[in-house]
Amino acid sequence: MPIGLEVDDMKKLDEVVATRRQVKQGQMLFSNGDAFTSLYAIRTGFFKTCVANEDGREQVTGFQMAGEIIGLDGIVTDQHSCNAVALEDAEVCVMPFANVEELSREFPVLQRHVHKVMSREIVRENGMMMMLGNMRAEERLAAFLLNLVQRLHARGFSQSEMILRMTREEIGSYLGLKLETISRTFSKLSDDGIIEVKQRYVKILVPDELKKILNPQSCQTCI
Amino acid sequence: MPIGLEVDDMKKLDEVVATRRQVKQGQMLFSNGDAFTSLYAIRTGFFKTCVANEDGREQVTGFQMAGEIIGLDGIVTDQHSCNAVALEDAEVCVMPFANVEELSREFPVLQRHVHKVMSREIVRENGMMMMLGNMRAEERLAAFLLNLVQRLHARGFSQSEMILRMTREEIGSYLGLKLETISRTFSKLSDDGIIEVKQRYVKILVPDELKKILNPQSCQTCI
DNA sequence: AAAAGTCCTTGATATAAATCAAATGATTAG
DNA sequence: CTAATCATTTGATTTATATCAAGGACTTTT
Repeated sequence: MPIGLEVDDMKKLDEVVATRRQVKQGQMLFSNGDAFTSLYAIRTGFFKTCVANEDGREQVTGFQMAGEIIGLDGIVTDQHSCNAVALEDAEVCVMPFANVEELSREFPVLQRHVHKVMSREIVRENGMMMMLGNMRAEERLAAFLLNLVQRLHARGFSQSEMILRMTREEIGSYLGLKLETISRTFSKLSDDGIIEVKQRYVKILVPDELKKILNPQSCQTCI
Repeated sequence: MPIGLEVDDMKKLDEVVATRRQVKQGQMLFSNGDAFTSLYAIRTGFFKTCVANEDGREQVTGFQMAGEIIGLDGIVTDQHSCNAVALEDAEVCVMPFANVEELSREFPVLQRHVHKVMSREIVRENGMMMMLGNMRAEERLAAFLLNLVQRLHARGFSQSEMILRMTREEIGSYLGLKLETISRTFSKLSDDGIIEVKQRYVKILVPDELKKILNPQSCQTCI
C-alpha cells in the first residue's frame, strides 16, 4: 500500500482489502478463462503464474511473493488469461477491482501506486524478453538467482541464501530452458564455486562472480 | 480514446492530446533514461521499442502502429527504460501523464481505458514470453505475421498483404532469432506456398496453413 | 550511370541446448 | 518400514539455430 495518507483515509483503503483468501499449495487462485473481479495482494506464500497454448505447452510467466500483486492480466478482457498457482500454502488479500478503481479516483496517491505496479510489471516483462531472446543458459540462471535473492532480501531474508519454492522444471519453463539444462547449469555454477546447491537450498558464495556472468564488463570489485 | 462520453466531456479530453509531435524515420521519440512525462498515442507511422543491456545486446520488445500507446514503461521509475524509434515518418499525440491521471479521476471510462491499455500490454508480453520460451522459429514467424496482418486489417488494410516496416534483423531481435534464421524461415514458408515474399512485401496465400503451424490441432478448415 | 551502402539470401560449419536414457536421491502413501 | 512416486542429476546423442562467409538485390549518393 502506498504511503502518505491520513489516518481516516487509511480506513477507507482498508476496506478495499477487507477479505482474505487462503490458497493451499498446488491450488489455483485463479485460472485462464475465469471472470476477472479482483486483484490479489499476496500476504504470505509464493505463487507462479503461467500461460498455456492450445497444444498444451506451458510457460511460467512469473514467480510472485509476499507484497506482490497478481491478477493484472484479467483487466483487459475481464477474464484471466493465465493461471496463478500457489507453490506453498498462501494467503492473499482480495481487492475487488471496482473498489480499487473507485478509491483510485478519490486518492491520487493510490492511483499513482496502481499505475506504478502495472508499469513495473511491463518493465519486468521487457527484461524477460531480453533474457529469453538474448541470453545463454548460465546468464539466465544467474539473473534469476540474483533477482530472487534480491527480492527476498528486501523482505528481510538473507541476501545470500534461499530455499527455492519451485522445481527445476518450473525454473526451466520460466527461463525458456529444459529442466536438465537447469540442473546442469546449477551443477556448473556449483563446480565453479560460485554457488552452493543442495536440492532446493541455494547459497550464493560469490555474488560478484554471478553478476559478472550477467555483465562481464562493469563489476564493482573489478573496476 | 474511449467512447461513451458527452460532447462537453470530449472537449476536456481533447485537451489532454492537444500537442502533437513529428518523428522522422530513424529518430527516437524517447530513449532509455529520459525523464518520463507523457504517454504517446501514435497517429501515423510505425515504431519499434527496444531495450539494451549493459554489454550492448539489443532486444526489440514491440512494434507499434497507429492507434497504439507507447511510453508505459516510464511510469514506474519516472524514467523511460526503453528506446522508441520511428521506423517510418510518424506523428504522435503527446499526452502528459499528469493530465491523463487527473482526467482519469474525473472520468471513470477513461480510467478504465487506461487500465485496459496497460493490462493489454502485460498480456501481450505474456504471449511473447510463451513465444520466446517455447516456440520454434517457424512458429514464431507465423505468429508474428498473423498478429501483424490482423492489426493492420483492424485499421482497414488488407488481411493478406502487407509491407513490413522493419528489417529482418529487427524481426529477428523481436522473435529471439538471428536475421539469417528469419530469412531462411521466410524462404521456407514461401517454398511451401504458404506466403509470398518479395523483400518487405509479404502476402499470406494460405492463412489456415499459417495458423496450423501455430496450432496443428484445432484449425477451422480441417475439423 | 557508377559507386557505395544497406539489406537480404543462401551455403557450410559450429555449438548450445534439447532429447533420450538411466540412475540416484527425496518425499509421500500404504 | 517399504513401496511408490516424484524430483534431480548425469551421460550420450541429436538437433535447431547460430555463426561464418560470400554473393546478390535494392536504394541512395555522387
